[in-house]
Amino acid sequence: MKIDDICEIVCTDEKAVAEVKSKMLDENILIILAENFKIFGDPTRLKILQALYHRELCVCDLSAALDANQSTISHQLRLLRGKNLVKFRKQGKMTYYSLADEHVKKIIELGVEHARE
Amino acid sequence: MKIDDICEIVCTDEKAVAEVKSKMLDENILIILAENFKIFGDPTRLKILQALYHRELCVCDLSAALDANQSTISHQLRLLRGKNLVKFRKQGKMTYYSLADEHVKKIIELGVEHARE
DNA sequence: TGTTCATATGCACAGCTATACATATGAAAA
DNA sequence: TTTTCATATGTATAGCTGTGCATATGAACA
Repeated sequence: MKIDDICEIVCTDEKAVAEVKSKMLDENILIILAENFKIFGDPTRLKILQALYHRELCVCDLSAALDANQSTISHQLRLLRGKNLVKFRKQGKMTYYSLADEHVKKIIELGVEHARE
Repeated sequence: MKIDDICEIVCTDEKAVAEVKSKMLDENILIILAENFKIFGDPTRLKILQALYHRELCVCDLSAALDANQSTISHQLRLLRGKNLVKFRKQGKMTYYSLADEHVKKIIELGVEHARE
């Protein structure tokens, strides 16, 4: 049963469509990819990452540096942790956060470079 | 008047905070940066970009290749156009879209590479 | 001019997200 | 043990976003 027979658009270059379809990445990979990009798509998270780019910081220092609510920072740090973009170590009552790896640094650098155009 | 005197957290390493603050990117740049990343943070837009990665396509071909509503595709293409991630040429009734430049390709490649880890 | 058809867009809405308040947790110090 | 304090998290909510329907636009053609 061809859905196309009922209500589909007819201008389609079927060869082109088939070719592109065969080359497209798997749906699941694209969803993961989108989720990753989405994490960078928020100013607060970006500020956190950018602050940690320079040095390790505890939550309250981040809160002060970004002039943001402690709860807000904590919530966003949880998301960043969930995506393995930051790592942390506990020392007494404090928790010190830092960037997970060089990969994260590179993405920030690339983005900044692009935004400056 | 120091807001800090009223309700602020006291654990702050003032030197660290000042140092980071001085190195932080401008607020406006960070917002633009976040907006750019956000565009890549949606599966449909990513699919469109990924499809165009391989070849120029008209709207209805994109619609067929992604198995998505024509309206949805058009709406997302508008956003992509707004961020100069795609370019287009009109030919009769059709509109052919393609990736704006090599930069877009590179970001997709980098993202895919990272998602595959 | 009128019709057809590809694309664009106004609008409504469901689902999501970032934020902040209140509170819990858990470590250190009293 | 009790208090203090940094951090985490449950919850509520305002604002945003992606989608699809209905319709507008505008080009080709009859």
